[in-house]
Amino acid sequence: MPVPRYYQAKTRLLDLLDDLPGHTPFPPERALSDLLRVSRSTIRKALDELVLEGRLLRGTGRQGTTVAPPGQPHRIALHALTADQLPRERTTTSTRNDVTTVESVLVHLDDPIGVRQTHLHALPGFATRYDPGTPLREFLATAYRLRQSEPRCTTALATPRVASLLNVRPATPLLAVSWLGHDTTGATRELSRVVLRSDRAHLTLPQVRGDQIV
Amino acid sequence: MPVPRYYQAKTRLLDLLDDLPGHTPFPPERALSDLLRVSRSTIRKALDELVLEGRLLRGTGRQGTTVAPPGQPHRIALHALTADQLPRERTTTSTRNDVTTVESVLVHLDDPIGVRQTHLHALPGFATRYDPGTPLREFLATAYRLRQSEPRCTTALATPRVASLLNVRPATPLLAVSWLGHDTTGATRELSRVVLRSDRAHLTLPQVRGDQIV
DNA sequence: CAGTGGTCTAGACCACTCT
DNA sequence: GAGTGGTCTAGACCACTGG
Repeated sequence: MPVPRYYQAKTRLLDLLDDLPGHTPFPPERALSDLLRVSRSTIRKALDELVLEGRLLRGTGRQGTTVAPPGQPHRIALHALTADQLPRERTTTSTRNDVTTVESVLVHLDDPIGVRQTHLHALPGFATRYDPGTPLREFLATAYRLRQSEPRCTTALATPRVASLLNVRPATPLLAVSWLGHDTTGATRELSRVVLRSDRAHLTLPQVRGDQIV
Repeated sequence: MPVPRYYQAKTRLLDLLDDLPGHTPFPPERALSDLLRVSRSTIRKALDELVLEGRLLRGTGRQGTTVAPPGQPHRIALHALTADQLPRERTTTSTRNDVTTVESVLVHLDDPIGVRQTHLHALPGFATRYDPGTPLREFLATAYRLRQSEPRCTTALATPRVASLLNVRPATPLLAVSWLGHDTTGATRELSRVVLRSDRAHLTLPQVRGDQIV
């Protein structure tokens, strides 16, 4: 089997897709199965990839599958992300074993676009001193003198918890940015990670040559 | 069905996994299917996610599934990526309709870790003037005065072509960095994109406050 | 050759949503 | 209630790899 059937099916579905405007209802899986003469499982494997690529949206029940509108993803500056300068909601704080976790849902135009989870270790009085309405990064820098390490960027799969917060399916690939915070002695006090829905948010990066921004 | 069986299976497989050192052979799918009392399809869905998360490696034939060694991914500075200062091989150049495409495979320790594709439009004499052994970015800056726009970072799924170059399966999620190049009149002349295997390479990002690197 | 992962099928049941 | 996507099963065939 040189080229798998699900990939042939994906190619044919892409042809259908290209002619359709956003929000158009897409044929049900069972209809596509009959149309392309392959089993529903095979059709689903093709549809799965198209959904991951942001070409299709799947709803539950009678909502069915629809063509995703081409909408441009929101551009987020790295600095806004790490400095916690984005609108957010549902910020929750919990403490266990001397580790405090702060979790926020980042929003854009009322849509959840990302989740930030910050783990803090041995910061006396944090829970009482921190006002969840203010930027966390600034508070950590001024109140505890935390210095931020070089952020790192990679991909991650949505955990069930993150998936429910972002309205995506578990194991959806996300863009991940993480960094550490060190106190004045150099000890690590902060571990932060932001995951972003890459279909809704891209990261814009400062370009640097030597030690200058160009 | 509150929590799917494949996810329960995944959790149990993670328990098995955590005790095993790298390169250990993992039980075959059919054995796991018997062990956990679920069908092989369900086991495969769980294994698929573990492979995507970089915890397992799958080989063909008798090679079977093995535990992925924890090996730290290579850290790549954004500047090294955009300035084309990484080891690469198999650089190919092709021209069609006034658009020249330069494709390189980025390597680290003899492993392919990424692919860069640069599309150039209307740059007279490029094919004859460019030496594929030298950094492309520098050449474009000096020979054609191209200025680079802010790079953008997102995720992408491996196309069949990229998948074969990087030894991953099609539709594997990858880290993508793209940027444009403009000439002195402001016209767009360059469109570049690098995709990275995020299991082998992370991106380290300069942290900027205002216009200073901190 | 035996066993592995990769693909594919036909069928089933469920939770959900719209009418 | 009808139809949708989400999950799950049991079985099958294939290409590939190692002993």
